[in-house]
Amino acid sequence: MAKSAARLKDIAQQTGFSVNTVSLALRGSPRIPDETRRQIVEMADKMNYLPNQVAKSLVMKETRSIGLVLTDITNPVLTAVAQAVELELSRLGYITLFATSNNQLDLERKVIETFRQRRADGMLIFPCNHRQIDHIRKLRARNYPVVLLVGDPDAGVDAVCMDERAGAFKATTYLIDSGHRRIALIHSGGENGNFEKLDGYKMALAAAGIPFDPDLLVASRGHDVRNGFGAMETLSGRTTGATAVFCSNDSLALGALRFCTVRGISVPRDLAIFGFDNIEFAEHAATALSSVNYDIEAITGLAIERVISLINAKAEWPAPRVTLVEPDLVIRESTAGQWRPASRIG
Amino acid sequence: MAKSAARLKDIAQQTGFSVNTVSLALRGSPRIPDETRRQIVEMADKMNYLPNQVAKSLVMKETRSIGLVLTDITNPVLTAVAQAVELELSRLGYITLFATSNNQLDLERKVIETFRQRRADGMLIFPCNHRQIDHIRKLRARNYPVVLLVGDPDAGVDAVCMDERAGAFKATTYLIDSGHRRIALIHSGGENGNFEKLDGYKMALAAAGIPFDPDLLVASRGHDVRNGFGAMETLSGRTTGATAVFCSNDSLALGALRFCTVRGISVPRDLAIFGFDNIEFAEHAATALSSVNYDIEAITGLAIERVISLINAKAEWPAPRVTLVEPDLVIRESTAGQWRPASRIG
DNA sequence: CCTCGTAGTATTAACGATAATACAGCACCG
DNA sequence: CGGTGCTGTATTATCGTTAATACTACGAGG
Repeated sequence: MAKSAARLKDIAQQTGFSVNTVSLALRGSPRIPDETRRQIVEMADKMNYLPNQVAKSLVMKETRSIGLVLTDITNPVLTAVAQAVELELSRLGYITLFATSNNQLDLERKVIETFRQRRADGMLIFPCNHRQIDHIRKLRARNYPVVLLVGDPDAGVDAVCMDERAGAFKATTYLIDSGHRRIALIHSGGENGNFEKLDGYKMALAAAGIPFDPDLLVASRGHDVRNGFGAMETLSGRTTGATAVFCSNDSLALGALRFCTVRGISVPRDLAIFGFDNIEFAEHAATALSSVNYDIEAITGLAIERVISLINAKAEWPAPRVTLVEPDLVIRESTAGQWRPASRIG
Repeated sequence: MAKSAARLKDIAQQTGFSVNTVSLALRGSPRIPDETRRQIVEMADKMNYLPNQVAKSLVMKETRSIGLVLTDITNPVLTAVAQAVELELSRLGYITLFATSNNQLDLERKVIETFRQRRADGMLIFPCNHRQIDHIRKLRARNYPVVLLVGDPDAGVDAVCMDERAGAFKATTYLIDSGHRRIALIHSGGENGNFEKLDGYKMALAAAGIPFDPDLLVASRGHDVRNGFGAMETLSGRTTGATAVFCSNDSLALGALRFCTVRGISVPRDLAIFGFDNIEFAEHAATALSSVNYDIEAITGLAIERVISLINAKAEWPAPRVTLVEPDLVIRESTAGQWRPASRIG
């Protein structure tokens, strides 16, 4: 903290008015006549006065800060979310407190506690596990404004999130409609109990009367480019006859694409690849990647709106509401054209 | 802010001790006997007490928060910096306040002011312009702990940053040593007065006795993949005989690489490409990219160390110190092999 | 037996702001 | 001419914590 910032008291002493008069003048109270205000404002400028937000927060019982808990900020989607949230909140006069849980439940608990200690007015949370959110439910029970950015409809906590099931369904259906019958799924969500994308994939197959083949399912160890490469390697080692691969995120898809480049598998001729999230690099990959678009602006916008409405809810505390945003597909080169039986991999 | 959090006063009332006794007990003062402490701690747990950091900050005159001003969090380097800073600061018991200046000087001023109002104990700043930092100098003059993450040695403000000149020198020299004589530079830093990389490039040429050719210099409009593609297009439209391209960041290099892919220019056979920053996607590009490594851990670690030492400096306020971290090269496929006169572009 | 130190606890004063209330002085009105 | 209301300002309380100081009881020492 700066050693010796000017306080209201200092301005009061210099101008000869009382602290309260100075405070009122600077806040534009109509009870202070223009001449008095002029003197005070002038002195405040001269002394480089900046109100102490800490003191203000204490008496006003609001910090105008909102905590954002991310699992991992290097994930391009979360980076973009962080950016969008910070931008919108600063527009609304809030500061954003960031913390990353690094996908560890105990760390998540700790950062939430830290935010609570700092009296963040509300929180936006990407829980590291959809199924273990008791500590978050407890927050809500104590009337703390919380909005999840990934959530179950039956979580009992407000949430605004992408309808991953619908996204996976749409993408898989698109591949089916393009003539594919043997569609692999490279999936990373398993460990945290995220089966929405798998569900959507299965539903699309079922809707088209295609039986689900476990051989076409590859569980990647993590969710970055390297894991995508490895998963694609695993897949190509099986005899599956896959003509398309749907990846549960774009980094995995880029890894799969790179594997194809290295092995001379032509995309989309030999293999179509569909990603998820539509990150910036998807568009600019060696072969531009088709992807399920994560509409970050829409989701963060709604989540912020919700958390602020909870903050402003005085007496009547509304029932939790889960908003699902249905994603659109972005079709690019990696899934171009109708697929006709020709070459296959594996 | 949560509607009804337990306060010291509430614990005091429940246990029958005074507020001060409760405070001392919870902070582990030796003056409180074990039995008293036990009762108080028990009650605190039962009431789910969490100290109010706002009140604490007010009286302790420190918020244990540090502001980080970034130009643009979607820049992968800055994302990684944000992550590293947040991680290290949280380890040290600080919270990180983020804000982005979006490369606008007035916004930068505004967010710095916001941090000052919130009494951040110190700030780490990526200034949007190396040359216009008067407002930051003024901060330091008021004994506010600030450390720049990009800086001039003569800025008069503490800074810890990558030696971009040395990095550019090293990369260009590497290309020269690989046999290249016609080395283009795709450069984005111009508008903000960042000429370090250009300088390093020119120094390397001069050291090798190669004359600088302005035709080989392409100023990109921005610094993302699209701009790299465009810049490469511009370059290939000139008759320059370039055999290598050094790009002032990896996104530009990825764009250049993509242009080559599209136009059938083989990398590195027809053209070597060297990037800058060594972002994650550089390694996983269609052709793995050689790059100047930005040692984020080292730089953020030193910067944090410095800002904290400034925070703890009581009376003696040390003279500003600029620390330059010399980067290493990461050589990958995109600059593989010695270059022999064969095909050229342009 | 009276002082003195000390252990345990309480009281009071900060921190820097806002909010509620109080109090002059003056104009207006019946 | 006394009350009433307004205008401009000051006083006081409050937010939840820490820090400095004050008190009380008790045991030890001269």
